[in-house]
Amino acid sequence: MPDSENPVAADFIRTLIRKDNETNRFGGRVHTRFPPEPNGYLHIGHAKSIVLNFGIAEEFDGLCNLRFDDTNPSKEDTEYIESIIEDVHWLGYDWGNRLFHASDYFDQLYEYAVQLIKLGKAYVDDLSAEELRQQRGTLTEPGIESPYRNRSVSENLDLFQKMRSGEFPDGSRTLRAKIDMKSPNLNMRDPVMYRIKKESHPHTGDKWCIYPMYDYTHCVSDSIELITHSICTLEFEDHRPLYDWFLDQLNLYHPQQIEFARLNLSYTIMSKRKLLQLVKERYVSGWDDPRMPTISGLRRRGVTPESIRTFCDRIGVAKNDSTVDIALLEFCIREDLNKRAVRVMGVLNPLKVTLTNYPENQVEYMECINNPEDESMGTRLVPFCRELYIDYDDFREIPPSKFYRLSPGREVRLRYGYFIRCQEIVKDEKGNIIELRCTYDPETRGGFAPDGRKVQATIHWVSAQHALNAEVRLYDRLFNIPNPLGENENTQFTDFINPNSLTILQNCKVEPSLQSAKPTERFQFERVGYFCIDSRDSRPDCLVFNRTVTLKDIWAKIEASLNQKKS
RNA sequence: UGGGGGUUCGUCUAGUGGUAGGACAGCGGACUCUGAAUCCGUAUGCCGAGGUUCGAAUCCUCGACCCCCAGCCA
Repeated sequence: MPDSENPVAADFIRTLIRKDNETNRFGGRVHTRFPPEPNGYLHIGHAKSIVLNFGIAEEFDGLCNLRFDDTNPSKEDTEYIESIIEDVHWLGYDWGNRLFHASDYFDQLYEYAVQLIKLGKAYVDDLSAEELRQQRGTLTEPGIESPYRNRSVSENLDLFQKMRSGEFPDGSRTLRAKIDMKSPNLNMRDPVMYRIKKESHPHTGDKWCIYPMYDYTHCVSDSIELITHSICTLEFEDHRPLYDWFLDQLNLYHPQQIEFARLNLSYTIMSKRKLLQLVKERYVSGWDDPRMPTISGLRRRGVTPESIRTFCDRIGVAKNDSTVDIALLEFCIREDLNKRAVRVMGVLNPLKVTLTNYPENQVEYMECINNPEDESMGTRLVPFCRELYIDYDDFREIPPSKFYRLSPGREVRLRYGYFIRCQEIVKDEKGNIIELRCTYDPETRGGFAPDGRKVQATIHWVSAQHALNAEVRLYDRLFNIPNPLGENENTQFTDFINPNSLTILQNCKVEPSLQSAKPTERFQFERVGYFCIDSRDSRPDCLVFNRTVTLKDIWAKIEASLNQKKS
């Protein structure tokens, strides 16, 4: 489903593919793939790749496979496989019957390895990991050839067969490609193709005790699947000669590999290893903690798949290392939610308001618009009575300049309600404001003044008698600096976790229409932000809302600059 | 002091020899029963130095800076 509103992007990858189609290089075929390793949850950086690969397939009437790069059973898990499938589907993509695993090709890969041995292009090495590392050389010095490099084909065949049948302990031997220990490209210095790991595999069980390395597996898998354009990230650029070498030696079909820059986002991190650390060390509640940049975290936070796709389209694709401002993501989220979220009224920090001239037991039902951006979403009736709650933030005993909201003696409008004027402040013994006593103007029902008089502000409210109690979780950026990784050598990214990334409000009051709200449903709390029902913890008798993102807040800016002037 | 990539507004990104454009962020304004949304306006940029050319972000030369590679990880 390409964004029909947006013109088709003209990034360098699509330009290349168009050229390939013009020259009929792949017979007009376009076949991509998204190849995650199931060793963690998908994050928004993966979303960039997913949207790119599946998006290109759609645009060019091609296909996109989902393939698990599951060559290392020590790190991989079915929990991750399931989450990845769910996340890619949720983003809106489908791979038909083309769900593959690199492990589907283990037999074929083994045969190809035997073939390379027979060709004299691969050998069994008895060096330990440590010895191998020492002999690899450095960036500026060539490596040295292993003493086992020139074993005979028959000995290699025999040894490799014995590796497979489990006759050697883990780590004791490897199968290596015989290329060039002096190559300036370290990937070409006789890279390991197979290692011994007597571990059971999430997909192949106990069938294998040797597992192929990524570099060998990946290029052959792409070739087997007849991928036309293998789109990957920049760090694999100098692996390409190795992929070409394998495919050339085996005389196999060559996909075109194209590398692009991975996504970095300000105020968060994208490394799966570090995200795992946040989970394991309990900085967050799990992979789907709404502060996490994971797809599942964003989903639980209330972000829509459409806004993620729009975001991925807008950031573009190039080869520059780049860090996208998270404000762009937030913009895409607001833009989408503005069109689709039902407006409701919710009071986060309740301040009681009594309308002293309003009849004691009267209840009126005010008609409220569900979404001014979409008339078809209709209206609803919200109860109004003598005692209400408004937000603490909407009242100031001593209003600063440019503060338009309620203050002593001042008149404001209650949205869809009445004009009210603050007459009296009630305080407890400590001096905290606990109640406002106000009068309302019966002539202004619905919020309209027949005499045409204006108020400077309209504020939201809920009826005290009808309000639902709710817990609201205010989420903010996970880190308090744009680049938590790059501060300096003496700091860790965990030093910069935003202590205010989660604020839990227990005593919130929301309008009664929310009683029937279902998990993951999204709302705009007018004047406050976008919220969704938490999919894990919300219950009908105790609603839990997650703040997805705030509304743009001009007043907060003014206030911040006022405070800055003071100090 | 090896190899591979990269450098265009604050941030992403177009532009491939002919007026440097868009988006977000910023700033200013209009409108407003959400200080939202919407609308309008506006500042800011070709890594540097030479060269070729009527004309260079684009071509050439030299330089600077940034990223990736020394896992039996992917």
